[in-house]
Amino acid sequence: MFEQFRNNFRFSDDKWNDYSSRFKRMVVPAKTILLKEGEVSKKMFLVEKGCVRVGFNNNGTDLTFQFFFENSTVASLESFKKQLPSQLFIETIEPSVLWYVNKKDVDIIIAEINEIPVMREKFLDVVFERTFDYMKHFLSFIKDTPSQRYVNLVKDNPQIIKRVPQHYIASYLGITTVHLSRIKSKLAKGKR
Amino acid sequence: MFEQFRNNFRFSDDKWNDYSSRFKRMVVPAKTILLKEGEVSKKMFLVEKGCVRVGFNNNGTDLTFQFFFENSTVASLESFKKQLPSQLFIETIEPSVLWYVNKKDVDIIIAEINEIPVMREKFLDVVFERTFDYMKHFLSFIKDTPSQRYVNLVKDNPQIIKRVPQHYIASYLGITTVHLSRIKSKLAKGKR
DNA sequence: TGCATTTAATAACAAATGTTATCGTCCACG
DNA sequence: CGTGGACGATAACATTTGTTATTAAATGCA
Repeated sequence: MFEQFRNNFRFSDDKWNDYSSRFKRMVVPAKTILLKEGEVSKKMFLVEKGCVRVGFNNNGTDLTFQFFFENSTVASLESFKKQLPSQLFIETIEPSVLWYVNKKDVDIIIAEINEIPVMREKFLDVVFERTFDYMKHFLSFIKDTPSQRYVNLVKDNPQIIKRVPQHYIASYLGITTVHLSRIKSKLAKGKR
Repeated sequence: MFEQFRNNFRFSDDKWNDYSSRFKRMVVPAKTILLKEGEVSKKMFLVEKGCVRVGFNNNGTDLTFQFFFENSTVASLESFKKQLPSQLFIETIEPSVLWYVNKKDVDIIIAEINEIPVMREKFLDVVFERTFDYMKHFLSFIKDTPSQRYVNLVKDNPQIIKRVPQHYIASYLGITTVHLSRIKSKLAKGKR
């Protein structure tokens, strides 16, 4: 499971054993709530198998912010870092196998990583990379039409199209399910 | 000018003199291009006085991504960090007084800062804070209507409303100038 | 297997937003 | 100062997107 981390960071065996022992495995069905809106995030998750959705409730309507699949880490970032109530909820979409670490363990690991310049650099890169992702995702909202965003999604993130129910995708694209359905049928016509 | 940085990071006098000497002051008129689209970003800017706009060209139309005012640092972040061609351009909107630092000097300063745990922590906080800002800004696009976004902008960022030409604000909100104008007049009616 | 529930497509209509064009105002700059 | 260009408001019309309702298909589960 953690191979990529291990390879990426090249820990000593001791450190590796210490760190990996802090992760706990959990097997959960679909629609399991991992974090409620308003709750303070105490855990970070790692997806071994399955699919996780991050979203929020906007006076009654359920909106999706992000999806996560195998080998990604999930948390309500701001809540986790600052220990404030989360604006977002986290739930599984598919039956999933997850690993979680507690906030205090993450803090310990990060503190140690940060003492080693090369690893600190890698960690910073990860943080920046996520920032860049948000920027790009945001940019697509001011420059692309919903239809273009959908086409991009099909191209860049086919996982989402294949595995996520369409009504979640719709709010992720900032549109209604009806409109997404229209977009799809219009695209299908174009291809014929 | 750098008071907030100095207070924030509490450098020794020596360090302070070293760091601040790496910043160069420049006085420029409005509509000065600080970074062209496609160019690799070599400088980070600090706004002493004036207003800076970050945007990009979307097949012919000029779109705005962000605005920066006094006491903020501006760069095409991804280009600056990775030394890749920038997707974004940077230009002044008002006649401005800016300070700039070269990439290599920033790298030196950051490397030194990172050796000191407390400062490293502060630096990370800054990076995360910007990430959170992008997240929030993005969220407003999936949960709010253009009209609500405008109202929020008036409330949270009156600077932008007061100092930035309206057609820049429109693309920043993801709408056309005509639509923004309509929103304003509708809001004005509501108040009467 | 069968049934309840979830999910997706579609139609008809309403509202929001974009497009193009025109006009008046303002103000930066020669 | 005077004036050309930038800026903003508005109208008329086109297009996109949302809303509500209905139906069919797919799916999970007892």
